[in-house]
Amino acid sequence: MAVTIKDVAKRAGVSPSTVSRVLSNHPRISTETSRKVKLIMEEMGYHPNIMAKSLVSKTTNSICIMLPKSAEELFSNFFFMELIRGIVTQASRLGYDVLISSGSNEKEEVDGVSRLLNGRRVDGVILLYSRKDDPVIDFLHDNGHNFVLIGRSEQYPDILSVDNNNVQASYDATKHLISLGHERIGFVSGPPHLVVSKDRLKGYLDALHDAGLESKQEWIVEGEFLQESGYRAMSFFMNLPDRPTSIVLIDDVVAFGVLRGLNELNYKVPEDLCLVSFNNIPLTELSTPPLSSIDIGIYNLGYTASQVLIQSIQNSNDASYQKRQIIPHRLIVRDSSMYSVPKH
Amino acid sequence: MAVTIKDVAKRAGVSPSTVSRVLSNHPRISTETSRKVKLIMEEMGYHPNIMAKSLVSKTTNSICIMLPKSAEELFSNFFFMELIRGIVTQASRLGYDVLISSGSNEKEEVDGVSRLLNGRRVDGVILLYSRKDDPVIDFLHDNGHNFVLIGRSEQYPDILSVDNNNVQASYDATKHLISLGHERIGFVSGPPHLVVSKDRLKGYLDALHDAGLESKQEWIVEGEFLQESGYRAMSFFMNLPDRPTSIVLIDDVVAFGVLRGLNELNYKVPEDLCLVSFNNIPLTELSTPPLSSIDIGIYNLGYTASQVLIQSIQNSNDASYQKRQIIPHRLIVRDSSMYSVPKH
DNA sequence: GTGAAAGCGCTAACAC
DNA sequence: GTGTTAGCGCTTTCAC
Repeated sequence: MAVTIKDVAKRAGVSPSTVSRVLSNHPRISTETSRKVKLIMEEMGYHPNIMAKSLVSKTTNSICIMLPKSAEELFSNFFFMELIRGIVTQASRLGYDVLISSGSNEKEEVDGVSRLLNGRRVDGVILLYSRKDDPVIDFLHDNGHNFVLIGRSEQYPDILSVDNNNVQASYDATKHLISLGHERIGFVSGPPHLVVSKDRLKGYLDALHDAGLESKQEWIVEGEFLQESGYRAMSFFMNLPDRPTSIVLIDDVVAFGVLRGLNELNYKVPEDLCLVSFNNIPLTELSTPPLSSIDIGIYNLGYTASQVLIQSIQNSNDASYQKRQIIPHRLIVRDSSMYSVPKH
Repeated sequence: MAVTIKDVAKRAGVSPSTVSRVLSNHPRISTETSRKVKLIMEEMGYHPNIMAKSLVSKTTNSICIMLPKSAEELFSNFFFMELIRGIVTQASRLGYDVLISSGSNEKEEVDGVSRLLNGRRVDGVILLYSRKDDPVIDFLHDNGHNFVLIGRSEQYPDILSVDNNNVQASYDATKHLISLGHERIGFVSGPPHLVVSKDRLKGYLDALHDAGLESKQEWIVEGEFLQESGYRAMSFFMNLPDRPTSIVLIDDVVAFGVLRGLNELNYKVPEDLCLVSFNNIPLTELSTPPLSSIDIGIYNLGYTASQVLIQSIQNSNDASYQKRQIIPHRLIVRDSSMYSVPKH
């Protein structure tokens, strides 16, 4: 049997409540008692029972992350691990534990989150992605739970969220290619039900429009966050009679797929095709050629999400803070886009 | 206020204990009562309070993962994310939640694990790495906690662990190069305090020895699990008067660093240098040339660790199961090692 | 098959 | 500044 607050109290010759007060650094406790009690705790190897504390305080000091049903199909592992690192780091700094949950379909996700939240095991949830018509968001929103979305919800513009300005980021990427003289620019998007895909598509189109450039439907391809998508998009583009001279890609991994395909067909990057992608994972500098990419501050996204969620948990009443946090992005130009189109 | 077991009991006209029995599918409960109570639970939106249950049952149905202090410095993110995916998948299947913890130094790690375990918040721990003289292992071992190590402990050979046969895996990789006619084979190791580094070094040396080949001290380089280490090792090797014609590398990411360096110096892989590394991350097939690598079944390591830990939690008494599980490895040969040394 | 009662380890009024 | 008391929501003997 573990040593409890009562055991400590008895040994110290004080009441359990005094011990409890020492534990929580209650102001009205004598330095003397506090010192003595702390000593005895140390001596007896006392450890507060977190569950018991939670039960009475009605707060768990933990938050939960929902992993998407099939992480490997949606995003690169790198993305999620970075996010998690950011979340966990900031959470521990604020004294919160992080629980990881996942479900193999949307129903399981809702059930899991419901069990954890309604069962009072966690105080809030971080959603790592934003998709259209997400029943998990509906559930969280309708039941007044604390949660923050990494990304953007179209349905609930007013919920707590941490996001990049993806429209602007994609605009920047496209603008970069335009400034190099490119006039035929393609776009490889992600799954259409993800908000991030839509935002980046919009930025791309806006940039073309503002520059007075043509946007052809056939220059836009949808796919997954997978190499295969890039590979397929590449072979589609390269067979076009009027093929693009450069592409903006939703994700580095997709760009790697394009790179591989181009390599097999003996095309040269950037001479035959310029590439700019998103996420700036470490391997972008290692590929041949190194890949231009938009750094979206993944760690920072996670870190901030953690921060915002815990803040909202701690003052559920006032909502003085920013509902929507934007993490800055930054275009990192590397060899894959260092080629100006010759004037004609 | 959330609806409790009492509320349900009152509404159903039964006692709280009956409701509790329905919840845990007690055998001696009438089908009729059970049906009725379940209906009312549904109606009232009842959710069992996990904390309260834990408090009395003295079991939390959750396990904890310790993230190494600086994941980014030690291993690739990919490795950890795969591990976590495996762990979380199997844990949820068995009805366990997974908590992620981390510390910025060994003391914080011990404190964190101690708080969680002694505070009765988790039932067991998975350690994601094995280093020499790890105080976390000491703590876990000395206090009789449930834990499993992914890797191997030199100090405690008898603890629960899930590992590859790293000696054999490294032997296989080296043998592969030998069979291609290589006689000067280098080895780029990881941090020397990690057991995995030692095991793989041993396999490499054994293979050389069994083949009657020379092993030179200068052909062995230690580093981190970072590209930079590979880069540095490469420039060291290539400046040797009697330089190796092939290298075994502790990790794919390190191999990428070598690849970049060779590229910059206009060396060709595999003609000038053959490479075989470990982990077989998805990008190994995308690099130029694609990288030969040992697939160590990362997901499987995590999955099995989860399984073994939960098993040990559930029957703390009997120890009929295997103390040490070995996950099979598999050499994937790609272009980076497809070059036989010309006979002389 | 079901109920009454005690108690898991802790906190928080309310006393003094 | 400290003790007393009640109770958080649940399980689990022990009755009947």
